[in-house]
Amino acid sequence: MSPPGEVIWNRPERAGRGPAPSLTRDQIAAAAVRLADAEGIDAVSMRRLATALGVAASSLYRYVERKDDLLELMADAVMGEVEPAPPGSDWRLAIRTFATEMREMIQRHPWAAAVGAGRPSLGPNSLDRAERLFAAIDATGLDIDQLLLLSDTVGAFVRGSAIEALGDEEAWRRSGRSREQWMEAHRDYIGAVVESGRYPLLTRIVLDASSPHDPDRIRTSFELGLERVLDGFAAEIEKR
Amino acid sequence: MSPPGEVIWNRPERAGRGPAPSLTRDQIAAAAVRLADAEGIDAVSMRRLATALGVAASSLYRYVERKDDLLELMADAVMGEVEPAPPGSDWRLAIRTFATEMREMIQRHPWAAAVGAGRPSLGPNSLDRAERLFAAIDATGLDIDQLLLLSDTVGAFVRGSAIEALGDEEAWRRSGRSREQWMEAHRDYIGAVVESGRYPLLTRIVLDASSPHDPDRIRTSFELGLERVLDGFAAEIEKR
DNA sequence: TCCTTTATGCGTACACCGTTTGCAGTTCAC
DNA sequence: GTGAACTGCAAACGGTGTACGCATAAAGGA
Repeated sequence: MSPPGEVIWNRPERAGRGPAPSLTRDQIAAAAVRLADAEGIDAVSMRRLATALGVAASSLYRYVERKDDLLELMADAVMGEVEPAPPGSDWRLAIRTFATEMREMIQRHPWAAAVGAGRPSLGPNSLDRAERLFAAIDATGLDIDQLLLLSDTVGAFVRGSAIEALGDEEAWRRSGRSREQWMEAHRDYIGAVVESGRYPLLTRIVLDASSPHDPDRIRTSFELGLERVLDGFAAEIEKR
Repeated sequence: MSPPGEVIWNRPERAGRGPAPSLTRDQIAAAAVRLADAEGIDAVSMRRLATALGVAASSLYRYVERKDDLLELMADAVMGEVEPAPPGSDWRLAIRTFATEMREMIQRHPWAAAVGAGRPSLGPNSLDRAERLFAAIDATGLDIDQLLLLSDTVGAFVRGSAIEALGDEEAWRRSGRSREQWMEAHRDYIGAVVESGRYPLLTRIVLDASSPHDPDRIRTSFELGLERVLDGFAAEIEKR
């Protein structure tokens, strides 16, 4: 194995010398993704993953230096699912495609939002998607600073939206209580907040929004918000 | 104590009957915040927090139903640090104040970004700040749907930026290795990525940006991006 | 060909984690 | 004054990430 303290992507999968490893990185990542999808990210422990793969827990450490490396593998694996826009697309279409693909990916793998947080994305799939996004923006003729600003801003919006979209769904999972109990407790509390009269606008929002947690409402809010963000850059771009 | 399965904010701090509790919620939250600031969120275990407070670990469960409730207390406590804009401020100023205050708060308490993720913010401080933000937007005359869209979009941008800003800083903390080792390993890897020639734009960014992780660069990127987001809504707002 | 080198896989152990339970002791309402 | 309600705590349970040492297997150089 390569010297310790290495970035995992810099480490050869197969060492030259000893017996052949019985697993591949892809197998490990895929099994971990399946486990996280089915039972939540907390279910992904080294022991449970090892069991799912039919090996001992300590064996996983031949493939991964720490659990954090495993999470990095997972994050990059699902990044491979986001379909790039056809090359040569209009900048708005390219960014829109990236953003919505990203959103849909996180919807399929809700844990990915939290796992990707506070971790530089350096895996091959992440780098590839980033490069494609840069290319689409570069085609507008923006200089490198503006390019970075646009991609950072869109990235922040997408990440932030994804995390807010997790919202209650993940909260009750963590709470360990039944969904029914959780919802009832929160309904009661929101009711008390509304009746306190101290939050008039919040009250209007709660009462107006027929179903504030309707996934469709969240999606359209994402799409509309994204268009506004793009609007904010359009002036700068279209004047060149 | 109130029936189990309750939202923590709906639970009275002091029960009527027995001996007086020796701690307050504020004391607990403050100690937890101090611990997280000093040693990272992972250092906030029920045992360590209890020790810091001079009580037994199991005693904390008299104040908090589960650790998740403790995190909720922490998230709301630091939310109390974000200073609201003076009432009657221009909408742009109000939103800008909220966003930068939020950003600075998260800079002081980096763990807050992750803790707030995927958790509805229902504590008194969070509700108060949300209400104030709504009020500032409401003053523009936007209808309730647009109001919600704007606040959601700004919220997503702020959250997302905060999380991206954590970036490497938290990554090496988690890695368990020395900062020097971590930085060197990553420098090597980035070098390899650049030299691969497969990522020309990423390469230009790496080479151009004199110090891509300069906190000042991150701050101005945040501020500029925010202005663009506000630009995106300005047309709609100013035409009324 | 053999033998040294270098891997792999695994059993075991360590220190810690969140949480539950039962019990002794304190305080308030009646 | 007495019983109900509450507090604080020690101990325990099942889980976690990870380090270590050993037997075994494959490859490279002699």
